[in-house]
Amino acid sequence: MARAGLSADRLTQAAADLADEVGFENVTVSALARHFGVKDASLYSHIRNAQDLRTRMAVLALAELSDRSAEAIAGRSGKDALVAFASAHRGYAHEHPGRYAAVQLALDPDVAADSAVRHTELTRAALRGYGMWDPELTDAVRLLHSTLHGFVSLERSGAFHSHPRGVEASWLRALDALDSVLRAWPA
Amino acid sequence: MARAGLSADRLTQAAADLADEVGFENVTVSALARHFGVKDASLYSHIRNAQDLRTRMAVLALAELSDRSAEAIAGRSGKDALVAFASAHRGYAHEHPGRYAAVQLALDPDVAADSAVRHTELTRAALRGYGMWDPELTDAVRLLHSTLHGFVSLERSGAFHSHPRGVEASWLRALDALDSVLRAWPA
DNA sequence: TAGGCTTTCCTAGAGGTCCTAGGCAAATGA
DNA sequence: TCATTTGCCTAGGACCTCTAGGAAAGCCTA
Repeated sequence: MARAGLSADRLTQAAADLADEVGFENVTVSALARHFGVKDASLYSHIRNAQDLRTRMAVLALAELSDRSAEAIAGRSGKDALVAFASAHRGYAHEHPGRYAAVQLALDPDVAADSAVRHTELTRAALRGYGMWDPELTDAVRLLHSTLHGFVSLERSGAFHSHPRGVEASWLRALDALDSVLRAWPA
Repeated sequence: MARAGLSADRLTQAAADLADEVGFENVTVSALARHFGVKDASLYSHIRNAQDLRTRMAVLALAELSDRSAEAIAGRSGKDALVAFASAHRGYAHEHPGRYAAVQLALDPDVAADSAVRHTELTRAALRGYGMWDPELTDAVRLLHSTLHGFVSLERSGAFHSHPRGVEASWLRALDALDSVLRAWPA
């Protein structure tokens, strides 16, 4: 019997692709095994259990998201950086809904800590042009994360579809609002 | 054999309580049946399937959340109303984490539409004091929802725990920011 | 190149969840 | 009182998770 050449990384990658296709909650060890033409028990040599697989997907997604963010804010500052950073997030969530869901649902503090720290650092970098320092900067980072995450996740859950007002216009308006509030941020 | 006196409403209520205790994702038809000392097949006379149960939980939670919001903004306007509305949301999410998770994850557009409309109307009412009209009001409602939902869900997922800055301070700062941005909202 | 070692994938199986079909008994009401 | 409706049952299939133990593939060394 020829080997399938599995590894934790290949499994994680395939699981993430599967999540983007069929939704994060439909990614099962069985489905992943089927995708590789292998029995589900075989996967347990590479991953500890289903939760481990989900955590690996979250770490992968957070790393990809950070890569995108870093590229987006490179050479930009102020509102340019803010808009680029926010758009990178929203774009990633739209292109990779399953991966984005993984980040939210499956972050195991111990394992995901490093990835999360990098992401936070990038967010602080994105706001550098506004000239803030701790603790105000932390407040601003939290507000930015909240607004971004909230908007994207509500948009994806269909909460904005009930109203005819275009989502894009609301998005731009939200970015304007964030920019003005950050510029006027009391020190 | 004595009957357990089940009904869709009792099941939904119990499922919601269970969700607050053990987490939304751990609420299963089997677990709910065990709670009533009944076989799981028996529940299918009252609910269509597991997804139906989750949707009912979401509708229940959204109704409760709307009740709280309505009470919070009654007799208030401007920043008072904003803070009361936001605090009602955050308080509900903290007291009822399982119910709050249900609202986000399990909203079936057809079934939940009525509850969602009421919730949106209340949000518009909360912002009445800022003197906005459509389409700007819709943008503002979406921004408020995004920020609230994002903050609360990131807070609950532990995303803010990595930093020593108190979450409460960041929350108050976020509300200040929202208020100032709403007061200056371009018409 | 033959033997041993490690890794990879297998079969077998236990236990859990979801859900359907069909049956009997309790509650309801004519 | 008896027929009808309703509520809960047993039985069972399909799928998922995960463990234990076995066999073969690939690698290493003598």
